[in-house]
Amino acid sequence: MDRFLSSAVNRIDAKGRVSVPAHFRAVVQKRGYSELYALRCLDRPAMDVGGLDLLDRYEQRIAQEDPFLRTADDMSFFCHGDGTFLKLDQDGRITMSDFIREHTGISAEVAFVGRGNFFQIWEPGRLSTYGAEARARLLQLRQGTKPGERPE
Amino acid sequence: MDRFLSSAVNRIDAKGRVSVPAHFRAVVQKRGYSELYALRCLDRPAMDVGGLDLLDRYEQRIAQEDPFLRTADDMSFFCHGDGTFLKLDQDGRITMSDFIREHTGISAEVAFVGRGNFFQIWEPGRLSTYGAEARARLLQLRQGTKPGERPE
DNA sequence: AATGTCCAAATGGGATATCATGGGGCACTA
DNA sequence: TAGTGCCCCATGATATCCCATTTGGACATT
Repeated sequence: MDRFLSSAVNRIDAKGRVSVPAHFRAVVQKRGYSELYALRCLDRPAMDVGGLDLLDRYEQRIAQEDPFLRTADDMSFFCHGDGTFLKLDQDGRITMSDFIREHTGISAEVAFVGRGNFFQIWEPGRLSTYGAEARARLLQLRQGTKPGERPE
Repeated sequence: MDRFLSSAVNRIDAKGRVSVPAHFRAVVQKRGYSELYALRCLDRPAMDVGGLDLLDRYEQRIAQEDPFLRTADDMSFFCHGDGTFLKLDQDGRITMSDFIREHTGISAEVAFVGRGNFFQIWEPGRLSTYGAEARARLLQLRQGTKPGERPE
C-alpha cells in the first residue's frame, strides 16, 4: 500500500524526538521522498506532512496568480513561511521543533493521522476534540440542517 | 533543498550582529549567491533578502508599468535606491544597520521567514500580526470557493 | 485458552557534530 | 581616539549518529 492510512500516537522522548509510525515510513520510502515537507494547517492546530510534491502543488497554484497581487504573496507567505522540512533520522524519528509545538500544542505525545497522499500531526487531545466536532457536523448535515451552515 | 523555507527568530548581539539560520545559508551557497541584497518591502515593515536575481523580479514588475507614468519612476527609485548589500561574515552573521532597523522596527530579535526564492526579515511581533492577517485572508478565499464544502 | 518464543517497532541514552551566540583583538577611518 | 567592520576563537545548546533496552503483537506450542 502506498497511501498514508490509519492513525497512531507515539511518545516524545527527552530530546524532543518521536518515532514516525513504521507504516508511514514505509510509504515515505516507497514514494521516494527524501525529505518531508510539513505545513501548518490554515485553520487547525495540526501540521500536514508530505513529500515535496505537496509543496510543488502549492507553488504551481501560486504561479497561476498575478505575482504582484496580494493573494499570491499571502499564499507564498503561507506555504513557504508556515512550512518547514522534517528530517527522518536513522531510526525513523523526527524532532518536534518549537515551530511545530507552537502551532499544534504538542508537548508530550504526537498523534499521526493518515490522509492518503499525506499525513497529519496532532496533539492527541485536540485531535479527538476536532474529530468529535467533525462527526457532529456530518451528522447535522444528514439530519437536514442547511448544508454549509456551521453548527454551534 | 534549494528553496528558502520555514521561519526562525534569532537574537541580535551587543555588536548588532545576528546569525542567518544555517539552512538559509546553505541555500545561499547552493544558489551561488556571492552577495545578498536586501530591499525594503513597499507595503510592509520587512526586508526582502536574496541574490541579485531578486532585482529581476522587481524590474519585471517595473516593465509592466507605463514608462511615462510616475509609478515606473518611483518603482525604479525604490528598488535601485532603497536597497542595501548584506555581507555574511565568517560565522554566517549579518549586521543589522539602522537602514534596516528603521524600516522594520527591529531592535533585539530578528525573525527570518523563507519565501521560496528569497527570504524576509521581520521584527518578530510585527511578523506574527501580519501572519495572522494573511492567514485570515486566505481562509476567506477558501470559504469563498464553495460554501459548506469540506475544506481541504 | 493459556503460555512461551520471536520479531519488529518504539523508546532511551551516551557520544559527537553542528549551530547560535558572546566576546577579544586588530586594522582602518572619521 | 573612539567607532566600525572584520577575523578568530570559546562556550553552551541543540541536533544527529549509533547502539542498547523495552514494548507489544503475531505465532506456535502445550
